[in-house]
Amino acid sequence: MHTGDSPPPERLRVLPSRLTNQAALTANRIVDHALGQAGLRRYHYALLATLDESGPASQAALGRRTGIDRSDMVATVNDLAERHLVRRSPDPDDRRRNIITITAAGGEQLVRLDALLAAAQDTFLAPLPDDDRRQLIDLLTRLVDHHGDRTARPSEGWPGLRPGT
Amino acid sequence: MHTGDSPPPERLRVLPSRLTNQAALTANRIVDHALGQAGLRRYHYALLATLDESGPASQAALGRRTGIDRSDMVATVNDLAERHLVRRSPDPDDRRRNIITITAAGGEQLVRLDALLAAAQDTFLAPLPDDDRRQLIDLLTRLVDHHGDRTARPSEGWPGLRPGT
DNA sequence: CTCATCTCAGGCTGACTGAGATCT
DNA sequence: CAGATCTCAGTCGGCCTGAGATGA
Repeated sequence: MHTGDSPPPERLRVLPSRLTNQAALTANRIVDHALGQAGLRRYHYALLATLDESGPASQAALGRRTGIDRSDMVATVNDLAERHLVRRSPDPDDRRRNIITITAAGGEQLVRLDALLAAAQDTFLAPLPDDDRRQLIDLLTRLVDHHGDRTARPSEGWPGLRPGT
Repeated sequence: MHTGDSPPPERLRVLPSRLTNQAALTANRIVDHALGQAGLRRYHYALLATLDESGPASQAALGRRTGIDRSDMVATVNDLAERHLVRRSPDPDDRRRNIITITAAGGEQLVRLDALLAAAQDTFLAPLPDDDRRQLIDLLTRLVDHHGDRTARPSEGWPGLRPGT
């Protein structure tokens, strides 16, 4: 397990996509561990936080806001409804829709999750002073915003170098 | 599809772990698409690049260098061996080991992969000028190095806030 | 009719674990 | 004996698709 030996080759070590991925792996491990202490996962937090901040909404709308797929949204709402952290009720104005509402218990749980998550962020960013943390957030935000639509298809006008180039 | 509406709530939007993860998703999508043009994936590239840079090695050593799990390493070597991009031969000095060697065809394929990958990095980092790219690489490197051991267990001295805190 | 919404039933990949056989 | 190496079998979560039922 001591992976201290044999560092990865330079080509991999400085590859931005790989660095980003490694950092994300670390971040996810830390966050999962933190949220796990409350028996929940990232999807659950994203949903609760979105409900708390933007108010009740349909599953489709929540999916758009959180980036959670419609299919996983069903399961996530199921999970949270079972634990009585959210309520699922039909929309009287549009009977296709479920209105998802955060419950009081959900709100309380969210306070705990926020604390767990804040500690996790701090663990993740431990080696960086505040200035650098801001820098990182800024850079990543610009990247994410630029590649905006997560469902963008890699079809039109995308680089990539054809086999015969 | 048009995910342009309903931005994610602020709490999620600026959460470093989530930003990192979103950026990694984007990066992986771009890289997968690029390597896919050669019919290979990230693990394959990591293995070939490591072999090219550090020379023949056992699967365990390669696993340590690339961060690929022992189990996935078996499959990755199988894939590449089938395509004759690497060779698997027993180590005469330690009969538990397989020595993995990159073939001439593997070396040629790697040249192509490097080109595909360079284009992918550029697509990923498109919104950032060179200075910012360096900044980003620096920051991520510090994060990744700090959390060094990918197999580090979240057991010892780890923050996380107990249920009763 | 078209379109949106919710749901179910899956697929696929990457990360990971357990366990057994073999060897040092 | 302990410990490393390779392999197989299988879990799990995240991301994604297709298709059906209902309703706007």
